[in-house]
Amino acid sequence: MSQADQLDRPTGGGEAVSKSRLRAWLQVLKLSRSIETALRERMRSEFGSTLPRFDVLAALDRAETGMRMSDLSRALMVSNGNVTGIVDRLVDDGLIVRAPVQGDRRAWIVRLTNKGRQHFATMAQVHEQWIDELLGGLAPGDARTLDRIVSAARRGGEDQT
Amino acid sequence: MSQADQLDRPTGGGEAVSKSRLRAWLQVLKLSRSIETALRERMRSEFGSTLPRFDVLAALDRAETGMRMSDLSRALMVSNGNVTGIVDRLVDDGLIVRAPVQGDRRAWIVRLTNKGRQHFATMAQVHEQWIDELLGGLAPGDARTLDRIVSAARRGGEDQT
DNA sequence: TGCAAAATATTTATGCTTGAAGTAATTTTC
DNA sequence: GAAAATTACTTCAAGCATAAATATTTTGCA
Repeated sequence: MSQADQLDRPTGGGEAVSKSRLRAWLQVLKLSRSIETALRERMRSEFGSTLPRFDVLAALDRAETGMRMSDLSRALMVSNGNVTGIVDRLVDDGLIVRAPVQGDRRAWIVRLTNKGRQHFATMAQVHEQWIDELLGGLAPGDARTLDRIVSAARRGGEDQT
Repeated sequence: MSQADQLDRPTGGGEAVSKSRLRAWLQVLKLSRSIETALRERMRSEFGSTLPRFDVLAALDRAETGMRMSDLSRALMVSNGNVTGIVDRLVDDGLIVRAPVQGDRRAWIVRLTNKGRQHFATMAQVHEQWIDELLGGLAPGDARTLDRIVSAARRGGEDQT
């Protein structure tokens, strides 16, 4: 993992702040990459599924009445075309359905089937255990601190969500 | 963004620790996704390049004598096949070269060309500014705290790097 | 009403990514 | 010194991801 490790070069001594931000970012990137890798492997071996599929199911599980494609795209922070492909496959597997929207023939509402809801419930439970295990090195107090700092950093950036 | 947002459901009151870890993880995931999205867009519009290409160049910039393909794969935490493709394209663009390894005809050493080194230097400088800007909401002290906590969490997990 | 502008969804092209399988070279084992 | 195991890299298929282009529908407004 890298994405610019010009960290070990001696600096003049002025812009220490940008260096410490860069350093923090690289750590965050490494952590999220290693956790995502571990989750992906487990999703595949335990459920024959993927993270993007799980993300779509998770979003729909919270939306009682379903979501539009564009809502999904926004919620998951991925492109429209991407959602189309993932939804296509989930529909093929009978985990979700597309339904037309009353009064707007461009849009589609996507929602879980019973099968999809059950499938997600099983995965979600195990998923939380995996996170707990993968972040075992994170003391309870540190977890809250991390949550607080990262939330603040996100609000400070330019693109909210 | 989601990946299991079963956070807002009332819990019995027992496993608060796993909930706080899950919450922290979801924040970390959202942050890294939004920053990567912003960086990707800027890499494309400013340099006509991509993050994976930048990552490879960054790793090679630090390795005076070049790196093997498998070293790159480990350093970037991506699969072997992935590295092959990215390196192929960078070679096509004249930014890096492949050279045989003395005494091991299976392996290849990859290193920057002069063109590649110059190109990376330009990008790295701007990249650091982007990070500084995207993490502008992160106070200097928080950046160090974040670095420390995330580093500890990574060492606690199962896959080191 | 009628038509331009905006919104929504899909399609297309390209590149990233993985996991598995394949090829070739090297090292280990006996 | 030959068979077996390991290591290094590539190739392949499938899925993920984006940006740009297209098609369609709805909305705004003159």
